[in-house]
Amino acid sequence: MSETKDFLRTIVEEDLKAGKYEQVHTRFPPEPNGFPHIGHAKSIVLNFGIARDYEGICNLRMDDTDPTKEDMKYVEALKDAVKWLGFDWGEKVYFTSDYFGKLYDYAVDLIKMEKAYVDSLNEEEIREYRGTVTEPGRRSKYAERSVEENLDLFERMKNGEFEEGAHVLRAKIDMSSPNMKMRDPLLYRIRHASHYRVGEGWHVYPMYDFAHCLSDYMEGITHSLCTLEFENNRDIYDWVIETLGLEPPRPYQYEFARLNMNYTVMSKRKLLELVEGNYVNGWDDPRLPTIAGYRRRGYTPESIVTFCEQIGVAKANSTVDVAQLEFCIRDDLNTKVPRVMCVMDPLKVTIVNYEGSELLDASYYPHDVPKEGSRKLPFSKEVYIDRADFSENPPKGYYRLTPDQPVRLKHAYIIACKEVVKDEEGNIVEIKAEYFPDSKSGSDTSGIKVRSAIQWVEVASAKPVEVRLYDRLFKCEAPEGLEDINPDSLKVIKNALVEPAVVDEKPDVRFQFEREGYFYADPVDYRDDAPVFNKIVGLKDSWAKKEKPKPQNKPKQKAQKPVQKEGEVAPMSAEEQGRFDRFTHEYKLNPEVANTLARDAKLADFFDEAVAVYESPVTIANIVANEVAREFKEHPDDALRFGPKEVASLAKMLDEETISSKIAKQVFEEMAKTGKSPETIVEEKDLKQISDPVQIAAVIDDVIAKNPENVAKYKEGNQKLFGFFVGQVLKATGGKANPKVVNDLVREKLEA
RNA sequence: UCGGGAGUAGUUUAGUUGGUAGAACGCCUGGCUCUGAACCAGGAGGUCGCAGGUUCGAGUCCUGCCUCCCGAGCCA
Repeated sequence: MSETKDFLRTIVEEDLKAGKYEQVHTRFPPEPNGFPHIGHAKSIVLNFGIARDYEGICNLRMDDTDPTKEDMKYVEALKDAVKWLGFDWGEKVYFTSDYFGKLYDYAVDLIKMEKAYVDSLNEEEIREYRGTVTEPGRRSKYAERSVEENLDLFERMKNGEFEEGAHVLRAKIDMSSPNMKMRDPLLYRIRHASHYRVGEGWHVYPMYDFAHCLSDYMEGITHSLCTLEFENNRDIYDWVIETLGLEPPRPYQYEFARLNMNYTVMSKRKLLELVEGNYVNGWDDPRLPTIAGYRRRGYTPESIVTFCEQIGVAKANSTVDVAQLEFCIRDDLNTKVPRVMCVMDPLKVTIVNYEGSELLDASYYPHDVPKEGSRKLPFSKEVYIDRADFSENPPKGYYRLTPDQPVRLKHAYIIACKEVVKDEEGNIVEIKAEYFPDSKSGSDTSGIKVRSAIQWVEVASAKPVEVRLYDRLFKCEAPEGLEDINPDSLKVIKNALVEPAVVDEKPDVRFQFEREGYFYADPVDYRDDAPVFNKIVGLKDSWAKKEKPKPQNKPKQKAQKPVQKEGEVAPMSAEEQGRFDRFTHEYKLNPEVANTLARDAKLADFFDEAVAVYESPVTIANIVANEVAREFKEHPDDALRFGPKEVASLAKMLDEETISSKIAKQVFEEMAKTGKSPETIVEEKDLKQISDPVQIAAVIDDVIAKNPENVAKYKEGNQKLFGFFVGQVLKATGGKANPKVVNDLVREKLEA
């Protein structure tokens, strides 16, 4: 269960609590027309996760209504992805194509209800007739066809009697709807194509908007979760279900933001471009954000699931930092995989004072990982260390081997550099070193303190391996296209050297190569005689950060107030202006409130009527412009359960200080809900204001006594806590205490 | 231009009758360490898109505005 509830889980929980459904039923409905990526993972984790959290069901459904795009290989890839992530779709995989028969029957029903018609306009005409976002469309003359004719035409469409494009079936909704999607949306189109599953039988195929809602309904889906771009389609979703008069319970659609991540691309088109242009090596290239790519790279399903849970679900478009994903995989692997040593860029070290050889005990796990396991590490006179771990002229703060600074060979001895051997060109080719016999790991009595312990391999026993170092596929955060590809996204090291246990013992398929990162035995290319390891992710490296400080984010010029353009406010009509003048002059209303009232005839009338009952224009105006306005807004179609008269008496109580403004809001809400008069509500709930200082003081004393830390903090200068105390006192009195009195007394007592 | 959505630390987000703006990642310090990792402790970082209004008190309520996303496929 995720730590904080997202808005969808909140909805599910409320629906369940309200008894709207017996059990939650979600679905993950991809179209099998491409390889799933981490964005799909978000949807999978969401849908299956909700089912799991609320003991419901989640279907896996292939939304395969376009015969020209879909393929069985994608179905398999999708199934693999879901399974790999650890979710179970139960008995069977669902296919929209299994519903073609039923869907057809529903379409016939719609025709019989005169809610659908066969349109014979061509594609261009349909577009033209649809209008634009600002102009209404107009209906095709074919919309007037009789039910019989429509039925006949539709059946013949199905039977393949017409050319593609000759006719379509459309819903008869509203060609002037402000929502373009509702301008008689297409329900069926003719396609003389072979469907990858159902074959040749059909010549008409349902559109998404018709098939999806009905598939959801037929499967008993309760919450149909999709991405934001379908917001406009929700109206059709509801229209189809309502028009068909389907028996409840019915599904409802909710939308959430799809996943975006920096330094990568997620769109099908761009991914395809990368694969087909051979910028990467296939759909499972470890640099790709595809499930297959992450899998091949060595990411664990657990880390992906955790990531999806961490980023949450909301409706704001956003781009997640890939660092969050990297954290998840490091965090997961840290407690799971054995540590071994690998030297990427070997530099020979000869330990001049060491003779013979020995096998050293070396644990696979560091002290803080509660796992057992170790191997024998061969050690002798000649070893390799990484070039980066020796420096002849070390920068400040360098911890590793230098001519003056000894270093420990991890699990072995401390060595000190005695001589640097170079070739004619001055390149370092070998280090001659001495070791300290009493510094052996585990029984060190040398007393020598070193800053660092570095990885190494013994020359005689080291095994060559290929290591593939993967970096971000794109060099910028928001890549647009191929031009943003990072030329160094893959670096292959053909002859890295690992300690023998890695390939002889094979304690795991994933390792941490100490001080380098996490690596995975490539599932495709790895062979015993030619091992290949993929870099999953590097270790955090604060030294590298210090060494190569990023190109300083330009001297942040404190984003000097982005002077916001003020938009134009619509001018008032003569009538509105007249009201405005009357309100400001006659009633002395504040111009802001007068403006709100004047521009809304309903509010203005309401206000006038209330003032006629009780002449306190300012108080009434405030209530009308704020509270009443909200009621109108929230219930645009319903009649209000209260009228100007009630508002007038509420204003009266406020003016006479019978109740506080805080309580007035409460009374108003109750009034709006039940229609009772304010007097009755105040009477029934005993909401009269408490202004007696003695009574209030007692409450304050109590609050102060109960919150000594906050009192101290306040006295130290945390002014913001003042509101806390006032709030506590008000809470204790059920909101009835006179806030002005409370404020004065709290200040007095706290300052005392 | 019309309709629908969305704006809270660098990033992703929580914020439930208006009452101390929290978390995770990232960043910075320090400690510990036979991984410059992990771990532990601490810190910086927020004009809650902007401007008004209501209120003793607004991220939360009201009004106006700004910015971004989606929408005129016989794709999904």
